[in-house]
Amino acid sequence: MKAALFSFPPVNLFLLKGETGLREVKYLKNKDDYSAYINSFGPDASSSPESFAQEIELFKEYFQGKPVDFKFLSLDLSRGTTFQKAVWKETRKIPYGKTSSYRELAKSLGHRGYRSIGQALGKNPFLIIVPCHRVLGADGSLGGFSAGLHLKKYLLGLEKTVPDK
DNA sequence: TAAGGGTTGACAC
DNA sequence: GTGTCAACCCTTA
Repeated sequence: MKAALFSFPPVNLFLLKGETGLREVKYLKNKDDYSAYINSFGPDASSSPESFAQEIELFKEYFQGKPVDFKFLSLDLSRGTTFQKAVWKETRKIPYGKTSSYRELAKSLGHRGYRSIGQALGKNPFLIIVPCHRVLGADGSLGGFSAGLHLKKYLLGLEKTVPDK
C-alpha cells in the first residue's frame, strides 16, 4: 500500500492507495500525525507521494475553488458494509456545488433509516471524494461531520454552498 | 442483544 | 417558532 500527505492549509489530507484503488482519504489535524498514521497500517504501507500525482493535481484544483469531478478515480470500498457502500455510492452522485439531505439520500436508497445514513457517512473514509460534506439536514442545517463541522463549513465555502443556518 | 448515532416528522405549547 | 418525543434502521461493543 502506498501513502502520501497532501497539505493545503489549513487542510492536511492523508491518502492511502492499494492494488485496486484509493483506500482512504482522511483529514489530519497535524502533519506530524502522518508517520504515525502510516505505521498504523503496518509494514505494507509506505510513503510514496509520486504515486498520487493524479489525485494531488485534482485536490490542488479543488482547493483553488475549481469545480473538480472525482468520479473517475477508482475507490477500494472493500472495507465498508453493503449498506455503507450503497450510501457512499449515492453520495458520490451529488455534483459539485450542490447539496442534498439525509432524507433525499434515504429516499433514493429506498430507506427511512435516516440515522443509519448519517452513521454510514460518518464512517466515510473518502473525504471530499465522497462528498459527505454536501449532505445537510432536512432544514438546511449543517448536520454533523466526522472530521469536524468547521471543515464541513470550509469545504462548502470552497464550493460556495454554505447554508444560511 | 442493547445502545447509540452526522435525522426526521408529528404534536403540543 | 420552539421544544419534546417516538420512530426510523444500521453498526458496534
